Amino acid sequence: MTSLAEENYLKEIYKLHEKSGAMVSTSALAETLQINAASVTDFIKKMASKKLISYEKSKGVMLTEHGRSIALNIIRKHRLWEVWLVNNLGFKWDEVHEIAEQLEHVISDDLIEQLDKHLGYPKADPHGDLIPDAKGRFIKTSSKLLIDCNKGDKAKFTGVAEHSASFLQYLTKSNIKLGDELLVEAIEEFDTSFQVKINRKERKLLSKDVVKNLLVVVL
Amino acid sequence: MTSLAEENYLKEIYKLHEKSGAMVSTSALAETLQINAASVTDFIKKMASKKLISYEKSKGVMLTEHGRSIALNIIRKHRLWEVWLVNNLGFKWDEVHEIAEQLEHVISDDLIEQLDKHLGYPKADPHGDLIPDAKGRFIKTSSKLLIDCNKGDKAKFTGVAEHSASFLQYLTKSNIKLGDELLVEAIEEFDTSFQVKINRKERKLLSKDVVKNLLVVVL
DNA sequence: ATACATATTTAGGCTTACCTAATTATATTT
DNA sequence: AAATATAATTAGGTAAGCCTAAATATGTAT
Repeated sequence: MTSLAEENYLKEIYKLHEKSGAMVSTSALAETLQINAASVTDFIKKMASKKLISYEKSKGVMLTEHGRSIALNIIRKHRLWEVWLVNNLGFKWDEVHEIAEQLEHVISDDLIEQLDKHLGYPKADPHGDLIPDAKGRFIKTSSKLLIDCNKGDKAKFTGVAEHSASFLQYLTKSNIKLGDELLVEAIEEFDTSFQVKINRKERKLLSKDVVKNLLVVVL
Repeated sequence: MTSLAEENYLKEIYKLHEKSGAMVSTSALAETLQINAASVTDFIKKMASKKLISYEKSKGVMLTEHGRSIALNIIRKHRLWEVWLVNNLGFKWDEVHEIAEQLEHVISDDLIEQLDKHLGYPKADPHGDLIPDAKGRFIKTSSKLLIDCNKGDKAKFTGVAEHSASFLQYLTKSNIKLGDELLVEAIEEFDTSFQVKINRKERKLLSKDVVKNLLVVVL
């Protein structure tokens, strides 16, 4: 029904829209998909004619309800597989993305339901990204970036806003894990670096590039 | 490196060769792959030029060592995924084939090694088909068809020679499972039906179509 | 050996999903 | 407002993997 290419376009359109809140441009899509912009224009016209997206020439694309529901299903599968890879197969959180990129396209509703059950109906993947249910619904949370916290705030680390292996490996190396309690002891105005106390024990200095990519829930 | 289509051709060539012991014909391949014979001719020429198979015009194809090793790797993955689907996700042995057909093409040596470990290095899949190791080696066994056994033989049911869902469901319904002990009490010459005693308890009549598809190891 | 049937190959075409180069829109600077 | 830069589209083309119809082998029966 939906081709591999279409699934990937839908997923990336969804993610780009989440980030910007706006229509998704041809060039942005071309960049993340690593596909020539001319090819993208071509392809989105076909997707629009299939009502997977709405397309305004030279302005960009948005998902239709139908396209959005397919996108969320792919994202659901991707994140469930990531949970399995980390929790059951022993992979590290920086090792699972590419494998999940393949597994997410396996088609079987039964399989996904059984996998979800097998994993204990997880609400988030190993990076803290929320897992939509079979109908595309997310649980609500109130997370924000650590960089938007104030001195004195106590917060729980719940997710990352940057998924590169190098960032994930930096966190691992620094012994910062999902669920950790972060107390903002000081903020250096000059470079926006944060001094935080982790789990009431270790004190660490985190650069702006780090704190702008940590999602937390203020306690 | 190897495309999805190539992987499927290699796998089916391997399986057809296992059955017949001879070169694999264009039409046999076309039949199992559900692809037009003309397309098959076309494709096998390309595969031959890539040294995946050897091709004798109008006579058929055989796997090269390279092609064989890829085929065995796909079969290994297929069977490991089937074990996982049955043992860990709760699927029935007649439900896993199509899902495994998709999963077998996921590419990650790490994933397969971890999966193998996670499953406890199984030697056979849920249908009793042997799982080759990462180098394409099988353990040796001495199984034969129940139909080739004699009256009085006691044997262990170790695999099926027919994988259709209807045959598997027939066995399930008849409460005949891998590992069961089968004692051949009588063979009816007229229709080659077998009267067997299962696990020293239940007595059952099995038709020729059944006994010719049960693999056993004589005890 | 000839005729017939079946299997295989050749020739020409199609769709999907990409590409490059050239053109046209849109946005930004002067 | 004009000039320039950037983004998007159009036009034409390619490779993979399939198709149908026609031609040619191969195998079998008379």
